[in-house]
Amino acid sequence: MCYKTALDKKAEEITKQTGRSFHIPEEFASYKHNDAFTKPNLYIIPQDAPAKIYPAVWGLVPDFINTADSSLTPSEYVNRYKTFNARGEEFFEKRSYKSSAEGQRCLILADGFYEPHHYKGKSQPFFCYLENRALFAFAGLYTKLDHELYTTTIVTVEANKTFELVHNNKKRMPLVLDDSFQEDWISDLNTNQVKEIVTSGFTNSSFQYHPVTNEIYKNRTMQGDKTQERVDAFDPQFNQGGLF
DNA sequence: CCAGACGTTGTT
DNA sequence: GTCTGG
DNA sequence: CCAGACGTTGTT
DNA sequence: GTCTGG
Repeated sequence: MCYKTALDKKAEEITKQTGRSFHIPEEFASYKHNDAFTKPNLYIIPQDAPAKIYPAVWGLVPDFINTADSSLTPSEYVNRYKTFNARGEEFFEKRSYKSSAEGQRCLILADGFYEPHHYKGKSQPFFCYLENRALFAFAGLYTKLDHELYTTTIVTVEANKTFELVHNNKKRMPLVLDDSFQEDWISDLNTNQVKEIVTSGFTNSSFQYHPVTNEIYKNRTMQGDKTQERVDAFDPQFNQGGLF
């Protein structure tokens, strides 16, 4: 993935911790399980309006698609190209991401995400979160279409030691920014400075994780506590004495 | 040069 | 709009 | 980018 | 080897 995320916090708490209020307070609803294929909103702090938190459709639509002569509508574009994640190593070379990487970066607020763990030909989702379910920020890119309609994508990088155990197939992970890099990410930077954060900006806080129900694979809009509750792991390495 | 693409990783 | 593929 | 071309003119 | 065509 990262194609599933969580932001299970009250608006007041998010405002208190980020120092930002919601641009459309009545629109925000917290969620425990948010699947990219349902094209939900994520909540972002964009570089061009960093004083507030805005809803942004998950699935980045480049500016050049939002024009009269484009052969694709924004919706068709996302369905076809699945721009839910942008590879940090390559986004400056990708037509869909280049201009966003250069000047339309954002923080994407979350307090959890899901990664698939493969064992004996099966996949089981693992819920990943910080100690005390702390709020964090993914590095993101965005575009702004008409009328403050934002679209966004989560930056991914090669998995670290922790996440290559969890996401043992593709060995990727979302770029969770260390607190010390959050404001930098949404400030004016040159290409090398952006690449430096992609390379070394991953959080120093340690992630926790545990297996959760496979029902979230069948039901993409599933909500409720069950989406995050620990279940038995298919892979016995994750069942020994509740180490995880 | 021009036509066509423009993306990443899921999950059965 | 800009890059890639043929 | 790669595959394929890569040339000129008479003459019965 | 280098240019052209697609």
